[in-house]
Amino acid sequence: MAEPATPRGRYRAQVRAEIKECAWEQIATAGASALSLNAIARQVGLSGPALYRYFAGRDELITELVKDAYRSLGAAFGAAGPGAGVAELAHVLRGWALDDPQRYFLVFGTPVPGYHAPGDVTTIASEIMTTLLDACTAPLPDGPEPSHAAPLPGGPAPPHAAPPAALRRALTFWTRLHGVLSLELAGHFTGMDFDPALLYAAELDALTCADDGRDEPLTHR
Amino acid sequence: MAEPATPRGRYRAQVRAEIKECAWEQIATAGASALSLNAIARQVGLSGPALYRYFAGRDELITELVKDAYRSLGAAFGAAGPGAGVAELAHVLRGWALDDPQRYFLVFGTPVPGYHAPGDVTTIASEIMTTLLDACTAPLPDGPEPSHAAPLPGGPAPPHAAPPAALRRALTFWTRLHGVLSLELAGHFTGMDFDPALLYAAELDALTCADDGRDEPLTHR
DNA sequence: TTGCTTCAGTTAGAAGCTATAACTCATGAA
DNA sequence: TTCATGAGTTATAGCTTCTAACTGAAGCAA
Repeated sequence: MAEPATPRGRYRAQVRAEIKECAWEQIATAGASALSLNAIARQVGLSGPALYRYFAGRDELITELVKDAYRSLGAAFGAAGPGAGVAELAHVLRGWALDDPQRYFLVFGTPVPGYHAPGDVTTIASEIMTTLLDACTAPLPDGPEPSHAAPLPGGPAPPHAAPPAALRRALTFWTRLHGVLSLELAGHFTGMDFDPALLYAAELDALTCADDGRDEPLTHR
Repeated sequence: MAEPATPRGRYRAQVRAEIKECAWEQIATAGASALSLNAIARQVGLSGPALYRYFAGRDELITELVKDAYRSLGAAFGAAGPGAGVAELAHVLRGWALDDPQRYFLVFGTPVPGYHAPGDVTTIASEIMTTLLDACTAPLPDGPEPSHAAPLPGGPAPPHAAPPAALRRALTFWTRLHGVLSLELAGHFTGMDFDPALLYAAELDALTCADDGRDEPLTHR
């Protein structure tokens, strides 16, 4: 990042982008754990250790991909408009996840035990959280404020400056939709014949309507 | 499995168990993706290719570990008693997950794209689903049946012979608790100071009470 | 234009991994 | 006692990440 505008800088940036492109292809087909620097180098036309001119190693490449994935999700959220509601965000999230399941898992899936995300990615992640919090801070279109706006007793002051009620809403938004999405993308619903999209929509309804929505039959929508 | 009662059979079974023991240690510390057959062999006192006398390869070993993990969860559910309610099961699930997060991820985490679970594990998995369905079929202790008992329109007949309402309940039980658990275990809540256990308990409340429970402040319980 | 520095890319190689092949030798059964 | 089975070995192929040392070209300055 921050390549200078010199010819060499432009070249570097382009090759870096090309490498990441190939990496994404590999991840989409075989998952992040099967990502091979040698295979990427072969495909780009470089020979092995040349990749280390562009990335310090496999970890740095993956970190860069994680950051790109976060940025991609942030951009998708941003494209929904600054005043997007939770329903829009939920729709965007599902589309983003289904568009490249392995990218979703790269961000929200099983973490590598030793790996600690650098400050960069937590920054980007908190930006996404901010978008979500904004949507959750906006009052619901219908009726009075739902009662799940109670503050979180876990700490004296939440890290984000959002109302505790919005944080609570954002949290359940995140966990419930991730619960459906991750199990769906992992294939845990195959065999049980129902449409995960309906379950997702039902959970979204439960999130947005004052009454839970769990009582609604899945035939809705 | 199905080792004969001969001396050699007993020895084989014991070495197999010892290998799996070491594998679990490795997984607990470094995750399943970092599992190394050579390292296991070294630790067991065998030298490299000797492991292939006991497991056809890395994949078969991991498959066996996945089956063991499923069996472990099934046993934990079973130990809660045949008439255990969803609250008990939720408590057992959380304890099982926190006891060995990597084991949880091995079962419910990011799948290997090429890998397809053999019939064995789906059988064991459906047994667990049956336990959960039993708990969800039992009527709620308080008040009338919640309205989320509506059937799933996704298919003509559900694969399990359970009432569609119970299946619906079991599904949201699974997705909501997995949503909290997986994000917690993956460390996505670190930094935001609140107690994931409270969020888990709140989601469980929402699952068991007729009113959603989302309106309850997290200070409960 | 000449010269020099920087850097992209190369080959060679170390250390690790999964997995196979071929061999030795002890165990267990006839 | 004979003999087949099989547990464990070393050697090896082929893959991986990553380091070291070298080559040669691109870009900059005098």
